[in-house]
Amino acid sequence: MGPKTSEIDSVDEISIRALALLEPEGLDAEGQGWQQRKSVQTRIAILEAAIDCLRTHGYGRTTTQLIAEIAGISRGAMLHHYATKQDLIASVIDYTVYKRWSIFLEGVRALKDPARIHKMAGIEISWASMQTPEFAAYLELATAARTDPALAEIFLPRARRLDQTALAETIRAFPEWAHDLEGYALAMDYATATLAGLLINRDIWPETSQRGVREFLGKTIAMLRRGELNRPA
Amino acid sequence: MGPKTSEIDSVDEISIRALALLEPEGLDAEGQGWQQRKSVQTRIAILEAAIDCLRTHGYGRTTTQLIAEIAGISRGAMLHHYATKQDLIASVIDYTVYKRWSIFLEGVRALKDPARIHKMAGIEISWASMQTPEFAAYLELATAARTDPALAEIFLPRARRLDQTALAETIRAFPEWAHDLEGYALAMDYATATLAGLLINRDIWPETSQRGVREFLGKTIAMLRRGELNRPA
DNA sequence: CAGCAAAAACCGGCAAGCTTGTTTGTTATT
DNA sequence: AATAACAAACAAGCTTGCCGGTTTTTGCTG
Repeated sequence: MGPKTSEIDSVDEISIRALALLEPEGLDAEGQGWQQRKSVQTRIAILEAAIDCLRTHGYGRTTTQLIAEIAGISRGAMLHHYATKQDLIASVIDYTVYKRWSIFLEGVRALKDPARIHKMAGIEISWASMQTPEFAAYLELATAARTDPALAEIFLPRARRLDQTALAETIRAFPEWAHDLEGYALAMDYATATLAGLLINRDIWPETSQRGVREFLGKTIAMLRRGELNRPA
Repeated sequence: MGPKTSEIDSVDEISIRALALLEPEGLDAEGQGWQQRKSVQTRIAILEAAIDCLRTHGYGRTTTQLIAEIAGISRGAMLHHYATKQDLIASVIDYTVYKRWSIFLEGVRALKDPARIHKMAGIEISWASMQTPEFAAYLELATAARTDPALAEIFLPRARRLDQTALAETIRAFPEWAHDLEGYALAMDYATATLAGLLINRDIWPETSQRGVREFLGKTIAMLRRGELNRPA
């Protein structure tokens, strides 16, 4: 707890700095007047409503009308803050990614123990950060972007940039991976892919199967970190 | 090639029998009159058009108008064969699952060599069967079903049943897994989840990362088959 | 075998509902 | 007074399901 320059504290600082790079714009005007604060508050309410709408109704059925209703304001008022649907979605992307990694780094920070490099702590935290409404909304956008050119145009550039930034920053919270950036990227992509696939089949596969996959993934990542699977078969 | 009751030939027969259990109904009326055959032909054209529409435009933008246009018939004619959109989608589900496992088992059959149990043959075949337009359409429906109650109502029961049937039948094509049904289910779910997650991030992650995940998955499955990862860590 | 009615396949048009973006107007803040 | 936040109404476009009408195939009958 002391202000020593121990490794634990530096991980804290690094986490915060990593988040700063992902922080969305237009939502941090807290030092302004009353109107500004009200505006930010309304805008966040709209984003939360959009997230809720995306994860429950999907991108195709997410209408501006519904978002406004959930947010508790009129549709006209919403279109004052976000002139077009694309503007709103763009903000939703930045917002969800920020919250996703915010939760992830928060979980990492909570592990004030070098033992976090053992077991499947990373997987559990990653899994936790992927079970949030924010990630559900992000996943919805990611899947919709694959078939919607208009959405892909605003989603893909952001997703690629944010993904790269998150990878480069979050590794700083795992000193044990520092010597193996490539391995960290592989582990992250691997875990993300498997968990995303698990999320898609959540309603199809029995719960026991899902847990089995998750536990096995944890073992796999642990072996990968120990380098036992890097050598050619 | 001889009609001996060798293991290879029995695998062939088993594959064919497994497919028979998944075969969709209403498309095998080939012994009937000219009208019946024409009807089946048109119906298949509609299903193929729907698949093409689903994988390129997504479920949300798949309209009956567009399907009819791609199929080359009028919208009224299509609604004659499939009275409602739900009827059509229900047939698309059965059809895509059948073709998916058809391709999978075809690939397994092509491996007339016990060496298929080594390396990552299973993963490559599974990966190949997941890169078809049919699976893209199925994945589109699976993701859409998570947020569309009307679609979920007709998709989930079919998906669960077909998934269970496919698992129980395809294992018969892998005698080396016969002693470990649970392990086979885990391997199948694990590979499917990871590859599905990979498919979702196809446009976001660089190609090299995707190949890395795929190769690593192959090693993982191979180890799982050898039982090296089954023991508690 | 010729003819005819029933059935199936197919086509185009219509109303109802929904969504998006714009426009006009009202209230509150600076 | 000027600007920002908010609200309501409107036009244009699209999608679905339904309906009437046309052509082709089938089967029955004299």
